[in-house]
Amino acid sequence: MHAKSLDSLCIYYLWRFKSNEAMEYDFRKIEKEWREFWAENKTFKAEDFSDKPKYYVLDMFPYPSGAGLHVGHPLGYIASDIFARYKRLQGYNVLHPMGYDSFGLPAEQYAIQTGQHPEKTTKENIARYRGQMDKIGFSFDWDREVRTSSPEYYKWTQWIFKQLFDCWYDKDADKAARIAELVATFEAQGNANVNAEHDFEGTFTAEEWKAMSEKEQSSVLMSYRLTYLADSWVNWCPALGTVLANDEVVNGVSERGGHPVEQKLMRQWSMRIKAYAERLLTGLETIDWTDSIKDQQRNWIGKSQGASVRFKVDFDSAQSTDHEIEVFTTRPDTIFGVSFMVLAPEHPLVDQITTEEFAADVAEYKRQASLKSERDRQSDVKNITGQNTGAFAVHPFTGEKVQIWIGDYVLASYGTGAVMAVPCGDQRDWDFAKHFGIEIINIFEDIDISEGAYAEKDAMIANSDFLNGLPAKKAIKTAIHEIEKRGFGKGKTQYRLRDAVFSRQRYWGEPFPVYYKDEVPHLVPDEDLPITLPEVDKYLPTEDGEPPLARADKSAWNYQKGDRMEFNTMPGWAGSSWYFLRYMDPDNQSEFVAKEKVDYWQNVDLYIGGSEHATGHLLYARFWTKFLYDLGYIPFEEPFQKMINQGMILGRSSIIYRVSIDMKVDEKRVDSGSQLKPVFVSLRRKDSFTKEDYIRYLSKHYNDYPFSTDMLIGEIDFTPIHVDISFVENDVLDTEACRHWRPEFAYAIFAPEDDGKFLCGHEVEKMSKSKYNVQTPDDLCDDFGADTLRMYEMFLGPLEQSKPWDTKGINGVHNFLRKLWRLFHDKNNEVSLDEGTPSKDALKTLHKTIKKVGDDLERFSFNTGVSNFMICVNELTDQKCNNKHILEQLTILISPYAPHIAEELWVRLGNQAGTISYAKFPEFNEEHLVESSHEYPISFNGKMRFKLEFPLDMSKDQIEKEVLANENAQKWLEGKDPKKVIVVPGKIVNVVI
RNA sequence: GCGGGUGUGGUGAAAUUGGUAGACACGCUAGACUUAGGAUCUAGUGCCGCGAGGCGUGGGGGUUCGACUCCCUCCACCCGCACCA
Repeated sequence: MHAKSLDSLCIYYLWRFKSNEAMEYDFRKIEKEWREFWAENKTFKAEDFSDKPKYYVLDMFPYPSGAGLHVGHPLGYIASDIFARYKRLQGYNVLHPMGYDSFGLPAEQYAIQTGQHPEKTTKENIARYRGQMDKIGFSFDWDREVRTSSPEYYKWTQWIFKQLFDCWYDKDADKAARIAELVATFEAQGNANVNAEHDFEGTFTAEEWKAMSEKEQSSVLMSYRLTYLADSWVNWCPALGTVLANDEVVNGVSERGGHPVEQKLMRQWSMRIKAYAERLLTGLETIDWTDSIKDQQRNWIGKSQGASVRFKVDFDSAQSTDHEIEVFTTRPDTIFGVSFMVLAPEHPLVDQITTEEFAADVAEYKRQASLKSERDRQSDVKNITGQNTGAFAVHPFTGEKVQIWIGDYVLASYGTGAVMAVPCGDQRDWDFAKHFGIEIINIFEDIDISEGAYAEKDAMIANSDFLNGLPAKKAIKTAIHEIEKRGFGKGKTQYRLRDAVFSRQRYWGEPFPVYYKDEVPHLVPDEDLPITLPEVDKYLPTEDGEPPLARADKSAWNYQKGDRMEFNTMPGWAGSSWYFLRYMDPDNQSEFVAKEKVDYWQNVDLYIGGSEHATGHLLYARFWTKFLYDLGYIPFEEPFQKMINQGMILGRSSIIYRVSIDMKVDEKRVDSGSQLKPVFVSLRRKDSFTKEDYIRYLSKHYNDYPFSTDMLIGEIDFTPIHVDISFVENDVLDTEACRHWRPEFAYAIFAPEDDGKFLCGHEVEKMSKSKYNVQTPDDLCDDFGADTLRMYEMFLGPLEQSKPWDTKGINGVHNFLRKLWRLFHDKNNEVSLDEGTPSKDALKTLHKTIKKVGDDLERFSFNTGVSNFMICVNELTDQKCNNKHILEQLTILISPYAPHIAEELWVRLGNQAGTISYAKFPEFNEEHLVESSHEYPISFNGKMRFKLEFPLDMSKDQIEKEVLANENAQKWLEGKDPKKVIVVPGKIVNVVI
């Protein structure tokens, strides 16, 4: 419109005014008014206690980044909002909150670059997010908003940390218990009979315990606490200056930024999540998540069952004696197939058992292995390396001596860092044995292992003493039984899940409620929480490599006991592991959540978010939930009962094609083709575009220069170039806008289609700034309205599927809402309703829609819901229906999807403002759909040929007779007798010829 | 390699228990009303064929009166895991 003259503007508005177009469905006015109404009246405030049943709908809360929301973010929020509104209509007391996961790296990186406090940028970003979300008309109860970075919130994150510190895992009771209980046990009987998840080595008596100093006792207890300080191998990312959790490292580089990660031994806080491995696994069976996410978690936890077996190191061969190598195996049934042992190069026994003869080689191998990064070791799988130690182990059953090797295919960090090698049953062992010429013993009956190992569990065991003739499954049990009986091992379950590192060397995160006295950590008492973030001069590590918090003066902290505070901060997942609980009671000053409130609200009924948090947030939140359950603070063990993972919305980039060909021209004029005005060719002309065409276009724009095809060298090629999608509509490029966009297009020559339009190609890819394909919801809200955006995002396809964003269809949805509006209004945009009895047809349309839309909501099929509304409005328009009863019901039905227009129409129908959100969801009455006859599709050999209408109460025989008598049927029978006629009453007739 | 998912017109898709494949929408074609349009209405639009008709849900096979739907097998793409003993 900006390009139009003043004159034309006047005519434009005159026309709009005259035709009343401007007054029709004025979404800008309607949506603004209703949003204000909802905010003022707190329409969506959830009551903490109610006679109504509760329903908790939660979205994964966003990290408020500087880029704002793009159209992919609201997809899940819209779906959950529709569902929340639906549940309100069904009479539920709905908890539907929103907040911000506002601690995190990007704000801190920005702070480092600009010196601005991350709190400032975080607040600005939150304001932007809030503004964007408000535009879409979500029914959030904003009074419950939480921000993980606010001290009122992280006070309780710190408090939960303290509870974890104050607990240990009692394996007998299979739950967390207070440390005081453990101390009492130690005082009474030492640690010998304590069955705990721990990493304390050795035993002590009650007397020995009592004799320990406070520092010694503290150190022992650390090995039992559910969060503990320990020197552990961590993923250190030098570029980010911090450690990362396993789930934050992907293929050996950091998930954020892709920086290299190395292993480093550091004193860090860790979470003893291992204690919950089994419950995290079994709990999956009680929740309604996708198999994909459950499998990812199962995989991450990595349970394997088998036996741990101790092999004695042979007395004569080893340098020192009395050593045992403990291995874990899932196939104890193959123990007679062991022909060597392999230790990880880092295994602590390596140096002690290596013979003099091999010492130099072993040292060299270890050195080389240590140089390889985790990543190299992972990618270099095919290259078989290893080194004999010269030592031998004694086979516990046969007493035979087997060689002990080291090899980097054995991981120090899994199991015991040592394996018993069974080359006949394990391909890696087989490869290793072949490569180094070690004996391969076959212990399977009638199995050929000359070409490779046999890893299946369906063979009979042979050559194995007491296991002979047993199938694998039985043999495993028998072997474990025998191993335990003879006392050199026992059945064991091993988990791949590691304890989670909980310290980050960053500024913008929760401070620990911990201070140190003589390097012994102490907890800050509850009454002094929260420990707030101190001010620092820079957000960088100190010169000594201490975390940024070490820059803070003692006086800058709001707590000053001991020698110093903890300088690390908590990781991003700390705050997000329990935020769903705080929404229930966001302002509570004395508890993280009141017991009565969590007893009422219980866990999240429906959780919607991306699947990318499968092994991070979703696992940690389950862990903390189980822990809080163990302590009796909350009444459930799983935080998120049902989860839906929305698909990613991909961008649709627009691409134009630049002619690329070398050209020889007069040096005075231009040196090469690249300095000529670029020529862009419309999509459909691309394939037929010739050198002559190119020359023609050039000549037209350089009147005075004699171009000819002789100057062209080689063949014409096209370079695809991304253009900003804001200049493109329905793949047609606004070439003038494009010229003004960037200098390189200013003098471009565009070769359009025959109709003068310039068509772009397109590419479906992730939305990104550099591809000029980012769509923000803001523009669409302004242009079409929030209701259109909401319905369109749903209309795009199934929620779980990832799909390209394409605004082409948005007009269709917008027009649908206009059509809906017209049902209620006459030509002058006055409300016009028939208050009489609805027609049979209208009732049928309505109830068909009630049924379908209701079913669609129940199975989260939001896209078909929109289609059904369209069908309904199309039918009612055809029927010229403006019946008040029908339209009122339809308005309620559509209100979860398009709440603004529904509110407006609701009032126009004569109802009280704001009451539609708590109206009653229309009840389906089958009576209106009852038909007396059915139009039967008549098929021949399964192919539908024509239709015939018969009464529904007509008998099968009668229908068969009628069908065969029909002249149309005679044609298809071609005079033959049908072999069989299938009549399915109310469905179909199939004639078999 | 293992696990999960997807595959249907020019496009996004629908088909809920095996029963009319392509609803709904975009786009496109023709027309009406208009004539500076993000408007409305009518008709058409899976492919091949003038037509009768034939073909058609990634490919091949099977079960069935009847298969997008169930079974076997192969292929392509996406996601996750990957020396886990």
